[in-house]
Amino acid sequence: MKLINQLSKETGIPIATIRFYEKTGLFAGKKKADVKSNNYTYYDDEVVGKLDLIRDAKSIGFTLSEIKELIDAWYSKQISKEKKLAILDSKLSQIEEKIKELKSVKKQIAFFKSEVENFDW
Amino acid sequence: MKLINQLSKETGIPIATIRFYEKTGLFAGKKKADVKSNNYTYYDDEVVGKLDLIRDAKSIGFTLSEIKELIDAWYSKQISKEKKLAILDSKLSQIEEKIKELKSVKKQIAFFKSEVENFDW
DNA sequence: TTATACCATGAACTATACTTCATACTTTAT
DNA sequence: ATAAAGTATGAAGTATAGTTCATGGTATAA
Repeated sequence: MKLINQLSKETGIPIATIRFYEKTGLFAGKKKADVKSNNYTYYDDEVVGKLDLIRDAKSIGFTLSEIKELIDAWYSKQISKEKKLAILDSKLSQIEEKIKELKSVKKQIAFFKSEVENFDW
Repeated sequence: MKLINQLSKETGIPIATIRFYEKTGLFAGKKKADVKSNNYTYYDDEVVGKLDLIRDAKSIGFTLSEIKELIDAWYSKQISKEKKLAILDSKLSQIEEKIKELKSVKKQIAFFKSEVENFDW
């Protein structure tokens, strides 16, 4: 169980961003009931996993709201197996679609490139 | 040479968005000097091509500023061949990188899925 | 014990990418 | 001729995803 500073260092995500994500509902730290002198929040390794997932999913263009679905599909105990699988399948389709679009734009840029190389004098 | 309404219909991009893109400097329509009674802007087919490129590039997560570079690399007459090729190569690398990230997240989600399928009872 | 570092909270601020609104003028169809 | 549709411009508003700031309390090391 780590404090926010250590969590930030482990994940490379700024403290303010972690706080923002937590407020957004992507995960939750815990208050230690036995600690009376302060109000500090503690985070376990599951939160590290969630932050890693957030970083990866963001890098491929998922919104925080889409990432929240993904996190719920993987970590939530309130969601049925069927629902989880449906969410995961939908995310996989989104990724397939993105890969297709990327390949298509890649082709277009490669075409631009060959045109610039061959006909731009 | 078409007016903004027709351009919007041809590309499927809302008029307000086209205006926003034009203001952002992604392309420019032309005023007809011989038309004295109004101030209407006219757009040619090159603008249609640019709007198509904007739509495609946006869909794969390029920012408008990145898309502007791309448009310049393809359409600008002010930019040297070498510079254009460098920009296009850099965009191709970005796309390769995105494809890799997508495949990596895809694997991760497939793992989640198999775990949910097999161990979630 | 006191300076430095760390934590919490709320509010304001920023950037990107639009969208909506208000106003006013122009064109077109009836 | 006049109502409906189209165009231009500027300003304000919205959504997402943060970042920065102010304030105040807590922990720790010299």
